[in-house]
Amino acid sequence: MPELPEVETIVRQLRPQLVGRTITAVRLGWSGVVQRPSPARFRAELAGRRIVAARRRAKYFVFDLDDGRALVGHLRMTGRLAVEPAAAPVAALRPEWVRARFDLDDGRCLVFADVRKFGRLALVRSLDEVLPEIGPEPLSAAMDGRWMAAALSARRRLLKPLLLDQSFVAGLGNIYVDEALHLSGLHPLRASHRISRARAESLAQSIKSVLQRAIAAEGSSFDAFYRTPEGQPGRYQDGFLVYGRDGQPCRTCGATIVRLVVGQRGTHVCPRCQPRPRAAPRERAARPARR
DNA sequence: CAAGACTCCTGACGGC
DNA sequence: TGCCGTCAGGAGTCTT
Repeated sequence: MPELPEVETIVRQLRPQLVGRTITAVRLGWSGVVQRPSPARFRAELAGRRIVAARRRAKYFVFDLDDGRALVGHLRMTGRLAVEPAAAPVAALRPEWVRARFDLDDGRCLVFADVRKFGRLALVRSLDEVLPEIGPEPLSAAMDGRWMAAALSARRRLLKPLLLDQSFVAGLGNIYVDEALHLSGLHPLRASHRISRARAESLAQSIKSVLQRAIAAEGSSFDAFYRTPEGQPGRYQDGFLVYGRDGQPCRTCGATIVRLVVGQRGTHVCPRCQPRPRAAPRERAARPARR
């Protein structure tokens, strides 16, 4: 669920509420949520720490602490974060889904809830301890058309799975990849190394555009899971061009949006705006001239 | 190196 | 009504 725009929204909303606050106690609803160190050390060593900054890297949220360490976490599919007054819990955060609760020195608490238990929290000295290899931030100046053209041709991968690969570019998930591909008129099954420089540049721009718009709309919500820390749904789902719109007319050309599966992920494309590649590149190479 | 299968969980939904 | 199979925004691991 939460991709870059959702995590960015969450961090932005939490920042003013968390920075400067001291964690007075940690309560774990499910100790499996702690990735490292041990749950006991996690609880003990976070108590008394002051939060000095709140930021995002890829889809991770990072709360920097006054001892140089950081509380890091990933929401995966259904994780949620909210700061709530001790007396008035956020309605949607059902108590049985609360995996960790951080009491703050102002009487409120930071709550981490997660239905499916995929989300994780960690207390680390360096992000390297828990973050795998992660590619450039798509909204950075470094990720421009030139970078994209070079990076795509350096790999031989199907386009969509490559964009979902966090070691390639940071923060993209299933929704925004589908949206960005449509904006650039690229089919998800295209081979990365066969994409023209012009299309690659367009793709870089589409990714930035989609993410910026989604952040401006505070993310996307289409079920009960993603809500901002303030409890509000995002609004970007109203602007989806293809995601979840199979069977409906393309907003660009009117053709019917179709759903297919690419890399085990539901994938949405406009068959007219995003023409399918002629054949799998490897098939062609293996069997030259047919017929 | 690339790609697919499988796994971690729980809840919602459709079909019978 | 109720049971069961299927599927879901992520991502790591293992196999082919």
